[in-house]
Amino acid sequence: MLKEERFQVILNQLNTDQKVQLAGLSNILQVSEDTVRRDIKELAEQGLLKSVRGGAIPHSPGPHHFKDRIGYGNEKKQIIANKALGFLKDDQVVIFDGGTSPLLIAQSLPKDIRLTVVTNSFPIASILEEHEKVEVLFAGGRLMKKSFVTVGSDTMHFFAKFRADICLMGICSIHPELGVTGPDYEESEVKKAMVDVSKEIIALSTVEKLGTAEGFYVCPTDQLTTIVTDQTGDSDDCKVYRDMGIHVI
Amino acid sequence: MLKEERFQVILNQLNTDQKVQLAGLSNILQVSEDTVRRDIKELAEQGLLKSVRGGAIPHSPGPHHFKDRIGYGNEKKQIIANKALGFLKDDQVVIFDGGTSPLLIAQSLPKDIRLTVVTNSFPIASILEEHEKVEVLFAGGRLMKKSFVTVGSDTMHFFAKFRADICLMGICSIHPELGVTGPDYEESEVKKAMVDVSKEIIALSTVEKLGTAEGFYVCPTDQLTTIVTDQTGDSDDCKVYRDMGIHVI
DNA sequence: AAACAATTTGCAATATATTGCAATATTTGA
DNA sequence: TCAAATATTGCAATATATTGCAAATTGTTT
Repeated sequence: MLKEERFQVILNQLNTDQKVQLAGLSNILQVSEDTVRRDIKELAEQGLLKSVRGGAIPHSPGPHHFKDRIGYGNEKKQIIANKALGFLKDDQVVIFDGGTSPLLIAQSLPKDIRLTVVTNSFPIASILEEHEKVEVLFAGGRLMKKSFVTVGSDTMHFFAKFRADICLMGICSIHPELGVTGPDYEESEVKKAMVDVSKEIIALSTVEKLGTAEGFYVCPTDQLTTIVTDQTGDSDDCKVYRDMGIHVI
Repeated sequence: MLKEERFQVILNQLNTDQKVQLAGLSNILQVSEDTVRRDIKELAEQGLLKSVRGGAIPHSPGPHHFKDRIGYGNEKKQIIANKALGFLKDDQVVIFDGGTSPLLIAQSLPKDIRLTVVTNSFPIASILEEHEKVEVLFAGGRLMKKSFVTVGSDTMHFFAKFRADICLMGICSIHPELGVTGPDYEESEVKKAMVDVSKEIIALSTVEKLGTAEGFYVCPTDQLTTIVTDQTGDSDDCKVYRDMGIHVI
């Protein structure tokens, strides 16, 4: 019997019974429970069901297509994400900005980390579904359909209510004198609100973005605590930021 | 035997059995498994089937993606959704509750309708991505991972800022004297906030839920404007609501 | 805390895929 | 038609995937 046949059987039974159990499937399919478990795991990765202890249940309807949107071409950002992971500890309150870099961090987060995450990004909230111990506080506001983040005064007021340990800010341009800037007015305004309530601000940026500026101001560069780049961070480009007291890694 | 003949045989068997296996085809066609494998590979490149380890399966098999899954218990809710669609007109401000019924409505919405939607449901906001002319205002708050809606005082305050034309409320229990009730405290509290700011309240409910009650109070029954059911609505069960001045359809 | 059930991990046995190659069949072009 | 080029086929060696088992770990219940 083909693996894909088993998949069909599992999904069918799930549709009719609203649940499946390892023991039962093992009998029906005439394979070991281990194999059934692996099948379920694979189906869960495809978002076709939700794996639970002892079996599986139908996947809640929802925005699971966000997971597919993570491009695979971006090793640089994954490098950045891995470095940034080191800053996150249990019991912190962390603000996640929208954008690909914070998304990759969320994706790479250990499944059992205990955090309070405040964000305005649908994809990030969506990915954090599986992290049992992560409490997600989502900022309301007007939904930008292109980037799937909320913006507007409601969003900003929402952030104003918190005091976060860390703010993870996605790709912005960073310039020694011109400060941190972004390409979109509304989103830059929201970023302002984020940095205003965060003790530590970690900017995630590829080296190309260093020394550049865009149209909309977020905050002065020296408000940043750390800049995480995809390089080692000891190059000359970085020295100017280091001299400002910013950690560059 | 010509290669094209083999192709036909393979596709035929695939059509009847929903699967083919290398060993079996090798026997039938009297060629080596290698050849069958190469045939399948070629057919797969033409998109006529999906090659899998040990054989092949039809290209887009059984109930897979989401839209197909409006299947088992949801025909009733789809009926409700279709009826409710009639209430929505261009330029209205509409509150969408969480739950499957409002989700189905959102899914069935004409792509070019012009609405302002206020909601606390991720799946609904997500589905409305494709509707260019629908502005989505998303209520912030604490994210419930089970149902993917936000709850809490932030969520309630968010709704309090609006005056909606219509509130589409998902499955609740409705009882003539005990009022509208829900199974979850937090979500019921949010529903309260929704109904408080809506001119018209449309409850979406299967007839089984009529005359029943659950643990958490939402609002008095006579605050409802309309009850949309999966039946014709002229049965005796409905009379009591009609007498209260509620439209039952 | 003990007892039990489920999961994870590493491993070995087996099944299937891939690749390169040689033998045969088929097509092409003069 | 014939010879050369091309495609197809089967085979063998090697690589990869799948499966079931067992030990170690984690989660749940009593």
